[in-house]
Amino acid sequence: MKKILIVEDDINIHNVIEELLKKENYITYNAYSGTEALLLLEKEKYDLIILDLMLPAISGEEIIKKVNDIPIIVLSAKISSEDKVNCLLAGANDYITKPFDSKELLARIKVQLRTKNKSNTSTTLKYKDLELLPDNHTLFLNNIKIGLTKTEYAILKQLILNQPQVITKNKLLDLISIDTEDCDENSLRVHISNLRKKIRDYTEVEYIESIWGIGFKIKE
Amino acid sequence: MKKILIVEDDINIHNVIEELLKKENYITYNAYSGTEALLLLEKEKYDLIILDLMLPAISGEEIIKKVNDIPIIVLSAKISSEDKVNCLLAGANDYITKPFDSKELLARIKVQLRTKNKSNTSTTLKYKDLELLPDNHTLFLNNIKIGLTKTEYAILKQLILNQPQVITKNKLLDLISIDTEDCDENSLRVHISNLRKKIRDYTEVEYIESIWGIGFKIKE
DNA sequence: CAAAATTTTAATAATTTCTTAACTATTTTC
DNA sequence: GAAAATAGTTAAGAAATTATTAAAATTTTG
Repeated sequence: MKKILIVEDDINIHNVIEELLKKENYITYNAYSGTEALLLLEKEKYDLIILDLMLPAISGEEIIKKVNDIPIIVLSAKISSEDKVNCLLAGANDYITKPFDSKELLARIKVQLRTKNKSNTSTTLKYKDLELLPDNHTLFLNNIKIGLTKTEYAILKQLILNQPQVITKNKLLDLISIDTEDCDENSLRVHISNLRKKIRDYTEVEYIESIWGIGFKIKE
Repeated sequence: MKKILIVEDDINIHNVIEELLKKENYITYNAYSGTEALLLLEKEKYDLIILDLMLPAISGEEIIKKVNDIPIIVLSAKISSEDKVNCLLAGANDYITKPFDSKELLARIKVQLRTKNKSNTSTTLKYKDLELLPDNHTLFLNNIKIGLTKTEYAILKQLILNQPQVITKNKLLDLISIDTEDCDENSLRVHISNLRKKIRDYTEVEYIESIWGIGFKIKE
């Protein structure tokens, strides 16, 4: 049973999509604005997001930047190549223009659920001796349990997800902003310091590396 | 460096795609029929397939069914919803209709390569044994990792980008001024000296050549 | 609602990088 | 070949970035 979040302010289009998905036995969740979408994203884990771009308050583009681990299909009236390219490069997985064909939408949804199956967020994240459990915000280090706070968990998760790449501080702040509203660069440094200290209590190995002037990454 | 197999019988379209991909530093492989594609698929492992549907002998649809573990972008003149749905459900990851927009194709290629293996959204710069990774400001010299500072990275990047041309000191200062505000000629000399020393620690080869009275270039 | 846990703020310390400047080396010009 | 101009090296301290710490503010929990 796959959970799909529909983010669309036009109530008619929203209902059409919702019905379509329910017929296919997907579990649907409904957001009618960008802000509502962000709230729902905090609460639950979804397998896919169907996202309109022109939303009240927070735009779809901003949501794309904040989501990292859930496939996104943009469904927009904006038909320009520029809009498509921007969204796809920002992190969207597919872009469908309105008016859309129901069968094509369903097929493209299946593609996303099929290909993204392997790297699902509900499963535990692993890297070397680190094992991150999504449910209760705990980190296992060589089977030693380390309790993390919500923010610490969010940071470590993004670092592991993006491994071996470096994440810039701004990007990282973007990605964790779903969980933590007003965390700035200074605050981020404190969280990372605390995270390192917690890990340091159990091992000599340094897992988080600072890249001077850029951001952070998981040490190889 | 990603390997992309282009399967397209129309020689003009084929060439357009090939050029486009080569400009983006992808390694391209060319098949002009379905049977040729199958032969190439046996020989080598590709990161992505760009597939036309209407091919002589074996159709694109049949190829989709035979490929399992390589992402496929269908590029077809067939615009019907039915064709799209069939291909996507059969295993294709994306479907673009002709005539296509170059930038959109490139963006959708990046999406496929990104989801497959989360790395390499930005391209690495290469020259001879030098390999410059944009993300973490590191230089690889024969696979030996050399950490560069932001300014050193900026300088080397410009030198490699403009290779084999000579860059005047003023031009170089201009080009790196985004990253370094108040770097003058003297300071530049120091940076280049430090850069040379870092490289000298690992190899006898001199990579940066001074052109007396003018500026610098990468040695051929 | 009070205690506990978490997050942010802010001040200080530590580290890295950059520039300055003095000195040395090389090339060009006369 | 000497003087002048340009280039290279080095070290010190200035500037910028990152790390740590503790206390205040906020949120969560019982």
